[in-house]
Amino acid sequence: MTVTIKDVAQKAKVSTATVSLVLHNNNRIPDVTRRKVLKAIQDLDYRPSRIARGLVLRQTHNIGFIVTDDHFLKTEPFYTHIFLGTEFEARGHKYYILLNTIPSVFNEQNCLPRFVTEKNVDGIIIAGKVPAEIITCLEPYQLPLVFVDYHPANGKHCAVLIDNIEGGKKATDYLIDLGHRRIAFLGGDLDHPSIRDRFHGYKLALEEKKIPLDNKLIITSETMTSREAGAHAAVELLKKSKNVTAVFACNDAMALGAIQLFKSHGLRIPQDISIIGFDDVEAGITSDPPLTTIHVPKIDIGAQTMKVMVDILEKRVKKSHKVLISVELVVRASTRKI
Amino acid sequence: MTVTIKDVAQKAKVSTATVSLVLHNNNRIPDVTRRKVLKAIQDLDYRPSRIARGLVLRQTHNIGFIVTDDHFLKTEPFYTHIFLGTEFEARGHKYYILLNTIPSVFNEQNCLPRFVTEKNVDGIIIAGKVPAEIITCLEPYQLPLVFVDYHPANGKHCAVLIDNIEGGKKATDYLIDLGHRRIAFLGGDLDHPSIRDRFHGYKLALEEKKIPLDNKLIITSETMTSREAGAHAAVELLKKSKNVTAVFACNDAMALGAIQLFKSHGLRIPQDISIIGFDDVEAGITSDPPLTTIHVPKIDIGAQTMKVMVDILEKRVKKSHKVLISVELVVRASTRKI
DNA sequence: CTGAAAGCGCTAACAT
DNA sequence: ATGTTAGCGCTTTCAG
Repeated sequence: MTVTIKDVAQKAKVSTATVSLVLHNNNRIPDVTRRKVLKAIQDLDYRPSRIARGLVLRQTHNIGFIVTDDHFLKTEPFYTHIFLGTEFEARGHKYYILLNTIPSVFNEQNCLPRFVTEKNVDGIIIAGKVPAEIITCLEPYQLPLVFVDYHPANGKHCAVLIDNIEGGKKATDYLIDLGHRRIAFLGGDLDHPSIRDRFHGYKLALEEKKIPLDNKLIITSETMTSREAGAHAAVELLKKSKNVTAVFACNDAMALGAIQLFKSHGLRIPQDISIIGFDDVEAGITSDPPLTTIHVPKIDIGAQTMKVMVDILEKRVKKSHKVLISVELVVRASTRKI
Repeated sequence: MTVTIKDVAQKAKVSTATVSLVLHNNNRIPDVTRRKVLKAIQDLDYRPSRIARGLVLRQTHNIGFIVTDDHFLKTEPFYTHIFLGTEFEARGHKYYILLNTIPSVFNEQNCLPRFVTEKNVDGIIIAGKVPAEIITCLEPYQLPLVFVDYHPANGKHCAVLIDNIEGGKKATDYLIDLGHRRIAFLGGDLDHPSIRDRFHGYKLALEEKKIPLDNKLIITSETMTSREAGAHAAVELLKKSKNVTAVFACNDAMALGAIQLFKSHGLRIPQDISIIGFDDVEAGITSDPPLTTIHVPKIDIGAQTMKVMVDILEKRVKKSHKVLISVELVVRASTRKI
């Protein structure tokens, strides 16, 4: 059978309490005893059981990670990378991550992941936009929450956020610097704070350069931000406006979809139309042409998020702490000077 | 505080044993009692604690997922998708997955993931090639193991495997059907069973069509199977052999790397050279040209793997059970008839 | 400085 | 049919 603290105690001829004490070397156990115990531990290759310890300490060393299923699947692997980032960071802090996707529309039935009802996590990371109701459902459990790439309107929660306004502005600035004036914005779901902020950055840049906003250049009727939505938005744009020279798509998926559609209409990228995305997703590297975009450090964001969580758990908290992640322009081949 | 089984018992005026019994409705508790208990449970919104239950039942309802860090990071998100597949399937079976990457070279120090030493998993899924030593380290823990996309030479473990031979053959057959005769193979790490099998499929196809094997067309000197390795293998190929018309790269990453390199040498794909990959990775959809490849159903593979694990855990085992996943040709634009 | 013992929340004999 | 009780492996007062 598996070796327990009792076995160690017996072998070292001390009580289990003593073993436990040296394990958490808070108390100054005399060196002789400590050495005896340590030796027994080593000889037996004893490892404390996380489960048993969890029961008495009421902590699991698990962190829940919640994301809606469509975010995790239908779009580019953006949240997957954030997840991986939390995972890597977690390892260094002796935590494990429990992933749980939830439906993107609220569902009374199985509103909450099992890991919360079963008290199997010490805290929860919420990635991307989630139904507001779930946050309400979560409330009574008193678990530390940290949001990433989204946070609910009342700003009272911890969150690590991308600087989407800066990103939107950088993208648009770059297009303007390239000489473009008729710059379209392809977006979807303006309820989403990220999209809204990217759009805001776009408007800021135009305003700063005194370029008037033109509604014909702004397509925000999509509800998704998928590749398909990008293609669809692109046809809308082509219908509404003839003389676009550049487009800023609110994310790479839409940019890629738009590129595909433009090409199928005989437009060359970037000769006929420049296009810039946002996120810096893998597919943008090998697309034709490779996509100019705003790089978002996804792994790093995940790591930061986990760090905030650990800070909370270990009471080094600044309550409702926020972290803003800044983003960089990555120039590839889908944009050109005119 | 959190509501426990005692609270329920008290409220229903029964003992905790009775509550536990109705919870696992094995015994036929009279309906009156059962209803009383159920009502108390509902009123109190009681949920059993996984931790406490785990302690007595000696099961965690966690499954460990081990993969080497370079598999998980440096290559295309192949194992990420397999991981996701296990995750989705796990949810349906009330399990959670604990992910743990390990170094790809054996490391005496922290040989084993914490989740095994701390007894925090009921079984382990091992994805991709791992150092043989880790399997030895794992042995004493007596945990059910299931391998996915790799398995150690002695065939005594459960495994779900891709039909790489079939895939390699399908890829090569297709190239041959297109009229190609001088077909190169770009590979790396022939120690890896998957690569070896794909190569085997390649040879099988040639043999069947009586096309002699030409060593000048076979590049297997790479140790990695990354995009960079693909580019590097491509220059080797160009050095060794002038009149190649098609290449079968052992995976998409290498194919994509090779394409990039060929293009930089002024070769057009597929006009000058046809290329086919293996895996069907996202980036292949938007690459230039979109990549013809062998589709591997990654999510599904993950799900199958988890199913095998559950079968083992619930004793519906066929010991050392194997599952072979078959693969399909996906024709896109990187190959042409000659 | 160390050991005895209570208890974390739950399950499963064993009694009644 | 239901309750009593002894653990599961660990931590932590509280005595000694």
